[in-house]
Amino acid sequence: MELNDAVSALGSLAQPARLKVFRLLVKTGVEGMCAGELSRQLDVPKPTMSFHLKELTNAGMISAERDGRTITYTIRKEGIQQLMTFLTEDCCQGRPELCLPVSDDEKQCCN
Amino acid sequence: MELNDAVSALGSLAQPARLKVFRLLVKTGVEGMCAGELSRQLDVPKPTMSFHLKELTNAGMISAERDGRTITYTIRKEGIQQLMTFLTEDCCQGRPELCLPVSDDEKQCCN
DNA sequence: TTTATAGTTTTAGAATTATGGAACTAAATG
DNA sequence: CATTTAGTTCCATAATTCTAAAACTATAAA
Repeated sequence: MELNDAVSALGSLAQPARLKVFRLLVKTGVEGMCAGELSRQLDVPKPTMSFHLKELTNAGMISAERDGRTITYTIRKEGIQQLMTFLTEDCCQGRPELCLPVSDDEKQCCN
Repeated sequence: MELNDAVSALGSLAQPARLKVFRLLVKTGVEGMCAGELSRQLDVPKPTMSFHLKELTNAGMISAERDGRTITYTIRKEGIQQLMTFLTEDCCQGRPELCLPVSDDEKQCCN
């Protein structure tokens, strides 16, 4: 990842409605949520939501899949991972996890 | 950390000059760097740099300390930590380090 | 106490981003 | 085929953010 990609990723998250979308999709995981449902749940008009979803998609933070006439959006895990790596690249000898509070028990991974 | 703080933190990083400042200050660690030096090294006019430094400071990503007539800026580690925690809150059972590539050897911490 | 240096604030214009109605496309249903 | 439903694109306006010259504040040095 290079600077401009990171700026675009950060910018895509730096807006209330979009950050809410992102966090909602983090929660729904692989299930994801369709555009209309996001629009309803976050009380954002459809064209506005569509605009925001496009921003997040272009920035590589979420991805879209059409099924019939609904389009389901899911979080794109590599997106946030790459961003976090970039932000902490030269911190803690390049191992940002050393900066974060880590509990040692039960290290099962959700990937 | 709540949504608006995160939006402000993300917004403060979502700009090329500011992201460069942030990364430069990550590298310089506790030493930090003064406003004029940042202005010179990144080739940004002083008033513009001052504006960007204020944004980053207000967002809690860096902090300022005056010594004589120079003001030295340093990274504020809690800022980026809190942001990363917020972004991955409900991912990986709230333990984002499980999503990141972790090497197990030598876990000395830089805090 | 003048002068130089480091940095900020003010300010006004430029550029970018956000909003949502209206019109559109695509798929499903009668 | 006509209609409904899901979603997007277009477009004009509004709002926010960025830029840097000019003027200002604070400290240090002559």
